[in-house]
Amino acid sequence: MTGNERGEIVTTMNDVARIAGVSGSTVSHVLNGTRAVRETTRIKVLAAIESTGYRRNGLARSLAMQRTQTLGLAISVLSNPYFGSLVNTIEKVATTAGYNIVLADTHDDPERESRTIGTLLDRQIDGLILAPAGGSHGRHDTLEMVRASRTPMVLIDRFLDFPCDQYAPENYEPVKRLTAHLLELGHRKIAAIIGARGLSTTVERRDGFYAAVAEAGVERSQVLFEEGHSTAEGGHAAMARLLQSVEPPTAIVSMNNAMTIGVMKALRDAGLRVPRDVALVGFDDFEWADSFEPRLTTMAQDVETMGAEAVQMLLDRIVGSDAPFARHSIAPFMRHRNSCGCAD
Amino acid sequence: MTGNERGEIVTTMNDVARIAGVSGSTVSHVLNGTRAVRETTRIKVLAAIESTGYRRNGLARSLAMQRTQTLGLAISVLSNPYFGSLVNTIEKVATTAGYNIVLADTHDDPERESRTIGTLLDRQIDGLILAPAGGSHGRHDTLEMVRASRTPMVLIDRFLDFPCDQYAPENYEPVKRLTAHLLELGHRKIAAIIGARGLSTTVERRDGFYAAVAEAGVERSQVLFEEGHSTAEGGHAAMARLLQSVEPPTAIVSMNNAMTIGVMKALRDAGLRVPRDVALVGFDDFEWADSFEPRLTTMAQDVETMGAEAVQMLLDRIVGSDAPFARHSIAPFMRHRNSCGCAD
DNA sequence: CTGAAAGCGCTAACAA
DNA sequence: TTGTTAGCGCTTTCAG
Repeated sequence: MTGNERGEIVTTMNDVARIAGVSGSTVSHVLNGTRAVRETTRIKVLAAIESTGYRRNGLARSLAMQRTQTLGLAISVLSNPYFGSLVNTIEKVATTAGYNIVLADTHDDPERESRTIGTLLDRQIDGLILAPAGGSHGRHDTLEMVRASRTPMVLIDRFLDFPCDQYAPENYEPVKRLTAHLLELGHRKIAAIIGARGLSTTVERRDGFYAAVAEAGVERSQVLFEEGHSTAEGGHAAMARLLQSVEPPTAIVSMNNAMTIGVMKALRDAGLRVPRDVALVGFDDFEWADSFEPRLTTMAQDVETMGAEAVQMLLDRIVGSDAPFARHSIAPFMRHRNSCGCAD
Repeated sequence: MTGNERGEIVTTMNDVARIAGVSGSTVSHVLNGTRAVRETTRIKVLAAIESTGYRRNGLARSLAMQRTQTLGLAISVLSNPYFGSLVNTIEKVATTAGYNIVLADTHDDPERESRTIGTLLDRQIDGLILAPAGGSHGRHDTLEMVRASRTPMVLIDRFLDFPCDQYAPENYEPVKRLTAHLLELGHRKIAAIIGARGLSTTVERRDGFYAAVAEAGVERSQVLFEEGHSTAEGGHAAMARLLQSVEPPTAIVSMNNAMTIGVMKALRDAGLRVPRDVALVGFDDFEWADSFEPRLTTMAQDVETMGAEAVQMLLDRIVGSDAPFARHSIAPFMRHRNSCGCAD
């Protein structure tokens, strides 16, 4: 609904058409460049549009075209430490390809995930990027729902046992390497702070930790672990519990970004210094990690690559790619600094 | 398009109606609860929906209802350090009220802002939350466009001279207070690292800085300032330039989050320690600021409040509030730690 | 308590 | 080169 300078109310393409003295279909074709139009009438149409300030109704367009040029992005905002850069790259690639992003927060809860993705599907998104919620225990109702709607989908951040494209970081090897580093430095009383249950990520990182410990021949009884639920508060509590042990650990592996913050806070609350009193390494990097003390030794994920490639894969599916589904692992890289106890 | 177990293709409400042996309008009313329906026919309809896995087409619904239940959120992802928590609270409030969020990145560029908001309007969003791009030099084409579309809008993060609702942090007083603190500690050779040009934020923070300096009776010649363009790289470069001065500053006020990171990095690159060699205070807080050294003394913005109230205001406008436009200042609070040079 | 039918504003096949 | 017209799938008035 737009008024022009003569006070008329111009709402639709047909209004523009009438003013330009042509048919609605001609206006449509001018706007979309979908068929040849005589230059003089093109001018007339453009003039009418210009003078009325007409904007086309994308809803009607989408309904008619069966295409919305919209991608759904469903992710747990809170539990994803990389939320910002992830959204940033995804938005960038999507925009370049002419797509908009509708955001939805799964809150890492299967029930909310299902509801929220339901509304995305109702909105007729052309494709979906999903960081699946944990805790669904093998039932994939949400994913089945997406499949039933025939909406192209790619999973990010966590692998799931479901036939679709998936992009997630490698976890096992990197954590094993991180842990081995602590072991090589002589630590034996070592602890892992693991993430939320039900995430493939959590399992793989925990397994990497135990693999390193086993290879080093450390007795299982020396090894501790606590659940940090993938949040800063959880990490804080987990570390606090570890400090209650009769023989607290001398080295910690924190399995994600948020928990690492919590762990540091708990350590500081207890008056302990890193790495002097306790060594600490963590999965996920921080932009500021090089500038503040302790400078954390981490495994940095390449979220940018993950996000960009996931969108690209999705766009390919949308235009009809029928390549077999693939799981892509993105390899993190180690940022060796001083929180592990190594000199600068 | 959904297939049921008998292999039929069920697409529309009318398909469901046919299967249930009722009219399309009845199905609609069952789905929306918009008129009384005999219980037995309600059951029939629900059964038909259930058995076919029918989902309604929200696009068609929106077109018919002239309402999309969608809010646009346009913001510069990169230049907003609080992007994550802002999106998080906005999404939360919006979802609770039954709205979805479509995201757009302005890249802090008037031209891109205009394009991107154009597509949001075309999509018939019910309302818009916008962090206006800087550098538009008094021309408000984008805002005029939004107004012409009669789409309710609220501005966040930065005030603009335009008649609409606005929420932004207080800048002048808080920066003045931050600067005064440094002055009280005896610093005279003091420098400000200011943000991107064209932002009201930048101007107000700079003015707060100068006001404090003036009140303390410090000669203007003692005072330095550099532009950090609101980014980490910019802050890094600005600090590096400052260190080239014949007489480098002994205290720094960094005007945002990202620049503070850059400043710290530059200081570290130069082998300088905070606060031993240089005192540093910054606008914007960090979640981890309490756990790493130096622990930054900052002015923490209350983005949560800003986001939540902005959405609420927008929702009010959508349902027709005609209260006069208002500008709301959100007061930051000081986090006094040790980077300013004060003991713990 | 229910159905028929007229839109919502656009696209695209078909005809001219 | 252009116009007519039949949808896209839903909501909602108006009749019954």
